[in-house]
Amino acid sequence: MNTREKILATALRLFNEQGIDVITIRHIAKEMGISHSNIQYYFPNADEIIATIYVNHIEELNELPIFMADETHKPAALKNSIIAVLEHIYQYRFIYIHFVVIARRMPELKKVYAQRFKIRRTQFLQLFEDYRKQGIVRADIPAPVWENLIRSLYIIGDFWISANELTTGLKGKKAVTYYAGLLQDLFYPYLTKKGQQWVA
Amino acid sequence: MNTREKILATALRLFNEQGIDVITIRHIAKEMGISHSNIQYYFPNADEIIATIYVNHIEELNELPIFMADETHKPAALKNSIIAVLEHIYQYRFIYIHFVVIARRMPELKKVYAQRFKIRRTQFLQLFEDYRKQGIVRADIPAPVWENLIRSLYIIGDFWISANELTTGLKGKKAVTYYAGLLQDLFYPYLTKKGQQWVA
DNA sequence: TTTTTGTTAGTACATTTGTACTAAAATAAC
DNA sequence: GTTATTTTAGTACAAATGTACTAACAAAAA
Repeated sequence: MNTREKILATALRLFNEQGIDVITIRHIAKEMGISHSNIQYYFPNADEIIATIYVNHIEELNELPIFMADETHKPAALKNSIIAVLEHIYQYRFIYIHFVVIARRMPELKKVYAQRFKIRRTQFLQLFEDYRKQGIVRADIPAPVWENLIRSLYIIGDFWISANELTTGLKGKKAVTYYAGLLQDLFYPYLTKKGQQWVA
Repeated sequence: MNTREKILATALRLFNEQGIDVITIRHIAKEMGISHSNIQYYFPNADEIIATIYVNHIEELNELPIFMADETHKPAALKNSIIAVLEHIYQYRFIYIHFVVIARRMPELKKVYAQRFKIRRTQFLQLFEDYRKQGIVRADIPAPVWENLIRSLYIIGDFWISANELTTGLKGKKAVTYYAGLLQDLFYPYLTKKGQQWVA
């Protein structure tokens, strides 16, 4: 691991542990045992580090296999798919805690976020459509309710990290499992009887 | 309005507009046209201002009439009840954007939050129970799903402000109306046919 | 080897911020 | 009217931070 990668790794750890509001380039340098000028050589300021980590994270998320609702997939695959995403989010949890502040300081990152949302929205709608055809979810749900469900899923997906710190305070795998269950239960009332057996 | 109240009002406005990470006591003083020492006379530091505003907000929320599901209530009353809460949240939106950072800096505020959650959780469960007795919501929903629904409602209730800034970017009343609709739609798949007619 | 390029450290400086302290001004109490 | 008390302003200072600049050192190229 070269210096640049070490900086990113150390910054990620410190941001996750203490937050971007208290960690400066000098803190990262001290933690690494190098000079702050050395970090400055790779990143002009802390925001550049944050932006780099953010883009890395989004790229990792986009590289995850897309879950499709074809017949070969078992419900366990859906849950594992959710867990995989939440695990990545947990690794980069500082982003989600400081989401708005980061987006305010670097508006260009909002585009990356919006782009991902747009793609994922279509994928979700497709997934629901496939489930409906298979009789797994109800056919009597109006389209706007599906739309709003996606929005709700996204809000919880983006802010379960913050909610966890404010209330339950679960760590690591336990947090991921708990909130994966929360997301899964959001689907429950949409399931048909067949769908309930399918996920059981 | 005395000086203390003016400080709180100005601080609230600046925090909402620009965030607690950029607004200092000196900014507030300059905006008010008074000396920063004068603010210091009432509040030793900015965190004390934030804590005061936070407690005021929670007290206002707790003073709102509790929505009960007795027969006299129309569904419009439920929606108005949601809107009233979201309007208060919007007025104090900086709190929700910096929720985790505030809670980290002032852990004692977490207790105020946790206390409110506990009370509200019981009220929600009671509400669902009443609705079930009236045949408005389904009787075949397992208890843990109701529990998780409350958690989800809370996450959305606490972070719709942040989600809005990241994506939709709605302002004022429009934001409140949109996210009130989002919350309401979360209930949709739980409704019986009777319940659907009731809210229609 | 010499030269060039890339990497790291050290220093310096202006700015901001929290905080303390003193004094002036305004208001209330006597 | 004089004395306290409260309120406001001004100043000062240490600590932290972003940023710029220079020099030393290491590695690669010539």
